[in-house]
Amino acid sequence: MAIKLFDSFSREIRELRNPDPNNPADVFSFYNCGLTVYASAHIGNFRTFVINDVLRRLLILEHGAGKVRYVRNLTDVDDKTIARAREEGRTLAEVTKEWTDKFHADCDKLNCLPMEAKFEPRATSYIKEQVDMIDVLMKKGNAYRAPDGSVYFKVSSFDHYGELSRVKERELKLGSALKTMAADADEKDDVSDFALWKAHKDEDGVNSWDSPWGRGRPGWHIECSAMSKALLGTTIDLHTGAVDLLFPHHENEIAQSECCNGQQFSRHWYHNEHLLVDGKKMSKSLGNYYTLDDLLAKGASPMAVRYALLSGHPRKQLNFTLDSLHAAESAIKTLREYRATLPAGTTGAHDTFGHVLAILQDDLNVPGALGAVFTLVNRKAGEADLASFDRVMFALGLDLKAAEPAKASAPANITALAEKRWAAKAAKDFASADALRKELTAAGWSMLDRKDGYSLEPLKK
RNA sequence: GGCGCGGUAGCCAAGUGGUAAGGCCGAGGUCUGCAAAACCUCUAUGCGCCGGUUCAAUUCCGGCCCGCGCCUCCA
Repeated sequence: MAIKLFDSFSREIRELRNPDPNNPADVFSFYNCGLTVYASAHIGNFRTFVINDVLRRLLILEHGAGKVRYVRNLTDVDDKTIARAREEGRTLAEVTKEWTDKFHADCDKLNCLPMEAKFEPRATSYIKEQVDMIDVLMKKGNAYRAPDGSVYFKVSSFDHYGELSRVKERELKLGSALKTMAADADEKDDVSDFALWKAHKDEDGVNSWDSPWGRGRPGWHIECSAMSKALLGTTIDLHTGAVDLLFPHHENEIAQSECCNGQQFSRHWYHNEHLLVDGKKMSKSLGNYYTLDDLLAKGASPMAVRYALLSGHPRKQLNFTLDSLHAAESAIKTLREYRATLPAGTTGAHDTFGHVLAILQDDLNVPGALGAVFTLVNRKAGEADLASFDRVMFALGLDLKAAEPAKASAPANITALAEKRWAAKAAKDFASADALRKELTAAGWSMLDRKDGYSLEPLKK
């Protein structure tokens, strides 16, 4: 069956295109706007990437890995990356490499399928392609060079501008309009026009490239248009990102690409909603700004973070709280223990969990799918089979093995106490055993008795 | 002001024109010397408010209130 997904352009749930299984060249092309690599990604970023990862996994299950081409870019040149490099007295490449590596490590921990290097393009590796596109836009009359050497896209030259975000129905709030006008109003013919190429400024330092319009660097939007075209072709099947990219980023991409190529840019658009923390958008001033490391430092497991990020419908704002991590941790534990009860080696003939995938395929209803999983889990193994369960866990990207809590090794003094208690218990000296348990508790350790031995775990706060 | 998303139990969160999935927490119980785990049971006459349509609305329509996001380089 086809995967259905809300389309931001038509504002209805539509089926995604099925690639032709008999034509090796026909792949499902999928572009996901990636991260600007100047600092650690935060969990709001990861909500988007985890959601896209689930979508990617569903497509792979449906069509096979070879039929899905997923591109996610890295923005490695912009005001923020350049500013960071200047502040730290390092090269742009050094800064962006550091944060790219960090991003990859975090994605790994969250069990996102790895990117193929060539499908994770960096803006600075595609300068030529961007210049070429701008060149076409200049020649077609969709762009103009401003006195300072910057090149702007002429919004009035594209009749369909604003159809994605309904920008024509919007009224700019005075404050926003003033802010824009203050920035580069002198250079632009119209406040709506946006930069394709930014003339070199002193702050840019060595981070500029030659172009027919003088030295400078690409504007933000053009990189996605150019890299999408280079790797996926002029018309792609799906373009995704979080809601904040809907306008102006994606609107501008459509304008550039369609004016340049004369073809539809993307058949389908999908935008997930934001993650909120404590009911508000994350911000450092509110103190509700979390990176993955922040949560791991609080004792969360990466899988719990992933689960928590998936616990709301992707098209609804999700309010993330530390409590939701605890809930996720417990839920994953239940899934892990349930999995252990399933007989190994089953064939999947029953496909007990098949309808869960169907729920996921219906507009990526992750919470609905999780509910359906637990409904079955509560019925116990029964007819359930491991292959079917694992397929759903794969789709959700929940690696239950990775979710095993790390066994902290107890220090020698704790081990000694535990040994004494185990001996006391064996001797049926329960008074001593209880006293020793209290000592262990006071020292922050919990002793878990089994028939044949015991284990020690640090007490959770 | 415009555009968009939403308001469902203590918290989180699906869903449906026919009488409310699921997770967490909590309570009771079974079982273990204790503790933990596991297992069983229970937890919204109610789905922001007010009208309307209907045999029937949380679900459709209208109005209102409230929260959040975006409004030109934020995932």
